[in-house]
Amino acid sequence: MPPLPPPRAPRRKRTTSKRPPLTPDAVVAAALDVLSAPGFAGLSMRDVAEHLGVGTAAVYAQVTSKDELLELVYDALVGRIALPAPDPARWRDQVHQILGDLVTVLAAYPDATLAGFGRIPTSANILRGAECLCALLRAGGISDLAIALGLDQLILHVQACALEVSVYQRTMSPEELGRYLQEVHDYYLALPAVTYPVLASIAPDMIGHDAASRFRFGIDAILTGLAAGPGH
Amino acid sequence: MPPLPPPRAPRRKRTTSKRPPLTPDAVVAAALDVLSAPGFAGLSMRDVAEHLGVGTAAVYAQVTSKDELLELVYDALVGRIALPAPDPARWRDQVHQILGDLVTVLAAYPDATLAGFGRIPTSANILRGAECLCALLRAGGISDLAIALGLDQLILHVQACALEVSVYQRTMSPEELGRYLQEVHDYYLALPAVTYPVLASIAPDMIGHDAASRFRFGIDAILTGLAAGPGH
DNA sequence: ACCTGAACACCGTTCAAGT
DNA sequence: ACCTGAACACCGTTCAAGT
Repeated sequence: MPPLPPPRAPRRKRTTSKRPPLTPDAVVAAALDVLSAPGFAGLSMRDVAEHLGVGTAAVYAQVTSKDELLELVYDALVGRIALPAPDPARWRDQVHQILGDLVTVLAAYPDATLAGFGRIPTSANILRGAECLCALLRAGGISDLAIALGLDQLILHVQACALEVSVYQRTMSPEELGRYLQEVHDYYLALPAVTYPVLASIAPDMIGHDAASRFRFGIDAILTGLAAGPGH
Repeated sequence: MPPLPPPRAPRRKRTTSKRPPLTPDAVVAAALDVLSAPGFAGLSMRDVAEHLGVGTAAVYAQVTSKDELLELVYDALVGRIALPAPDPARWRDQVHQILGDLVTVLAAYPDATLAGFGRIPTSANILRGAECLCALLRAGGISDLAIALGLDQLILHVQACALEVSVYQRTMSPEELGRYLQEVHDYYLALPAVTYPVLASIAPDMIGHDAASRFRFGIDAILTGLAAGPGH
């Protein structure tokens, strides 16, 4: 027979009381936690469930598949990046800022980045981001047709760069990366000029540009091309 | 007691004679076969082994990991694309040709495409392809520095487009894709102009451009940007 | 209604043991 | 030397059954 609680003593809620029901947002938050864990290698639905203290099947009551979860994660990630008010005088820098932030965020979550391919965004955060980017391009004098065609290409490019950076970050330390790049550079320098004349001759120009500055250069090239308009 | 073979009768080689030893090339060929099978969804080392009629562990005697195998597959795929002799009068079309072929090939093998991120190529076919591409860019009057910085960006862009196309190809039929794009277009057209003024206003410009023409536009933009040189 | 346990049909990779 | 069998430690997803 359990003792009755003393009169007027505050009755603690049973900590084993029914947990609040799961929600898709809670699942997304758990996925972000799991993906941010140091040394992670790919999201697993089981890990998400464990993080929530719940059976795996319970997760499937909130999201229909891992792929859908990763799409939601992608949207949440875009929600983290700051969207500036377009300033025609600084539009180009603003584009670099916003896309640079996007690369940084996506590079930390390659699984989510992968889920972004082949899906045209309709979720709130991504739409807001796209609107901002379009406004910046228009502020830069780029034609509506070039924006309509180029928006997609710009995002694809960002995603590709994010995947590239993510591989570097996951598979090697900054020192290892430096050594690797040095090795590759030496290899290109030593290429036989008979079979690879151009490749060998541009090798000296390859050194000294990190991923960030090559990315900046790539985005700049696309922006210049968009400004030139469709039909070269 | 088995009967002796009749005198002078040709002795058939036992069909169960020792198979020729496995080679990395044989493994790559098997991987390409498996990946080309209709309705495939991701390469598995077990499938490769089965295709070779061999235990799974035997594959690991030829390639150290699935990732290495996919890198070899990538190189083999690049070996399939035709490399034109650079003609300064047609360099731009030649670049479109070669990169268009690359997208087509890679889109059919997304697993291999993924293995291309974060790895600077040193294999024969890819080096040959890179040399050709560099020669074309130089024939187009693009500076060595812009080539050194832009080559990487161009390839990343191609890989991103290939991934995009691969998702469309794998998850829907051409008719389904058409319907999907129509739906998305309608969705963008109906976007509230208060929150998404630019996005809503460019929606009409979004229709009527398939992945191939958007890709061509993107590559064109990059080429124009590279020709403008580094430092916008 | 919401969740658990357990299963189904897979993975990449390794390793002792065979021939 | 080259390969097999079998295991280890995982996956995404489903579904009957519990509360």
